Amino acid sequence: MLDQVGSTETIGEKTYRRIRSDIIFGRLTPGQKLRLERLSAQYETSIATLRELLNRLLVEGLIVAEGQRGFEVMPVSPERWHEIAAMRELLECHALRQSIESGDVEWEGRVVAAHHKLAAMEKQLLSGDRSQTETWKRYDWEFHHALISCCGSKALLDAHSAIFDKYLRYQIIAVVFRGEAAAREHRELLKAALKRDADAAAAVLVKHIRDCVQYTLKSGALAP
Amino acid sequence: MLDQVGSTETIGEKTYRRIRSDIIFGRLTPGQKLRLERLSAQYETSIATLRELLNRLLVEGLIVAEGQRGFEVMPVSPERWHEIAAMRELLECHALRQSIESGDVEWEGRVVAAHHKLAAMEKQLLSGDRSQTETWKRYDWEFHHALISCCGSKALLDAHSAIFDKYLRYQIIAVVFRGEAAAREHRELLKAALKRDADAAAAVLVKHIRDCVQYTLKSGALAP
DNA sequence: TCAATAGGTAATTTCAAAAATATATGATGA
DNA sequence: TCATCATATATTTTTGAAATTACCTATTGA
Repeated sequence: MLDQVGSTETIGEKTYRRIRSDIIFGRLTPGQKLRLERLSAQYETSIATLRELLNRLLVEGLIVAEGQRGFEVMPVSPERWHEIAAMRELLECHALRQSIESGDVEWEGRVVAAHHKLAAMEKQLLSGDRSQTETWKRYDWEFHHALISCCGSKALLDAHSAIFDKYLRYQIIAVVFRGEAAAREHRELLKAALKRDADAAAAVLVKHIRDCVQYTLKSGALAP
Repeated sequence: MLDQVGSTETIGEKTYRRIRSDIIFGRLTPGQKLRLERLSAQYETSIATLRELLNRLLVEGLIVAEGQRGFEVMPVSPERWHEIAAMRELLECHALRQSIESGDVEWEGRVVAAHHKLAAMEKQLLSGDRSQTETWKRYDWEFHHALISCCGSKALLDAHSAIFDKYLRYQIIAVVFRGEAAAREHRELLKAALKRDADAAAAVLVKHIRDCVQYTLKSGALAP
């Protein structure tokens, strides 16, 4: 009766999600060489299957391939960080405006629910518990995604998801937790969205992103 | 001494470009099932190599994979066409404004040169010669790309290239040639860019894209 | 007549090994 | 000493075939 999501999933699919997550959460580090034999042993798959998913990550911009010299994890740099942040700003602000304009009560419910979960996690983080980074980041994504979910364009949502994950990788690498400031901005975002004040919401979002970039650059985690 | 671009290119790379081009130019039609054995014979490569490049096209959104039931060319629909056009509008307008602001004389030279080539091709098309569609479309891309080339963000340029090719596929499928109207808009775009009038340029670009969408939808080529 | 199931066929997915390419090592000559 | 070339090793790329999964057909039972 129920769809057993894992049952029909191929091992290529599973390994893809694993390696993708390992890159985003820094377990595979920027610039790291990805030797096929080593990956094959580590993830317990054949080289051909690995190459399939490596080609997917290549197009996503999470790894690079230099000629016939194999793959490596996409390096990080302050320039790239600025570009990714600017791209998120462009896509998310636009989607946010559209979504605020056409969101219904159902949408409001999703936004409120997502913020509730995120706020609870942020409270826990502020009390010193840093153990659940992945869950926290998932809630962060779910809130931002809920906000733009009524933008009306699947293409836009997909592009946003892709850039959000790259943005997330930089946050993880820099071990960013802006504490109360970020939590406040999330509250302001919620308030502006429910008031259907698109200009205010967009302004908060821009500040949210730019302050995060400044914060991480000051921390020096991206320095060579 | 010279880089022989084709010499070190793998057959996977070559086949990737071939199949990608076949999709964009409609030689592989929307919704068409891509049977591996058939492709293997047609493009003279092994199935494993094919699957690598098919996975790349998957992430690019040019093909779809449904469970363990193989690949097919991404179907087309009026909804998707609107989304792709809106995405191009968002990315290209933004990049255009940035580029007009920071472009130097070198940039102006590239823009003028690209327009010259495009205009020559458009003249040829207006005289009835429709034989060189691929070259025409390449010149069209080169002009639009030249305009935004000083936007300062490689990430933005990459995203634009990706969406432009998807946009192009719809144009090809609908056999669009708006003739003098499109040529005029290109001239206006050139003029506004050289005058550094970003607002005017963006306005022309928006009209350029929206008129093209309306034109193709009226033609009925995307109807089911 | 129809639904359900079993069996066979066709397709995709995965693997292990061969072929091609790149990198490292050492020998040669100026 | 240094650059150059040849050889050997390591790594990637490509292949053909085995394993798995989906699809089609026909048979059974109600």
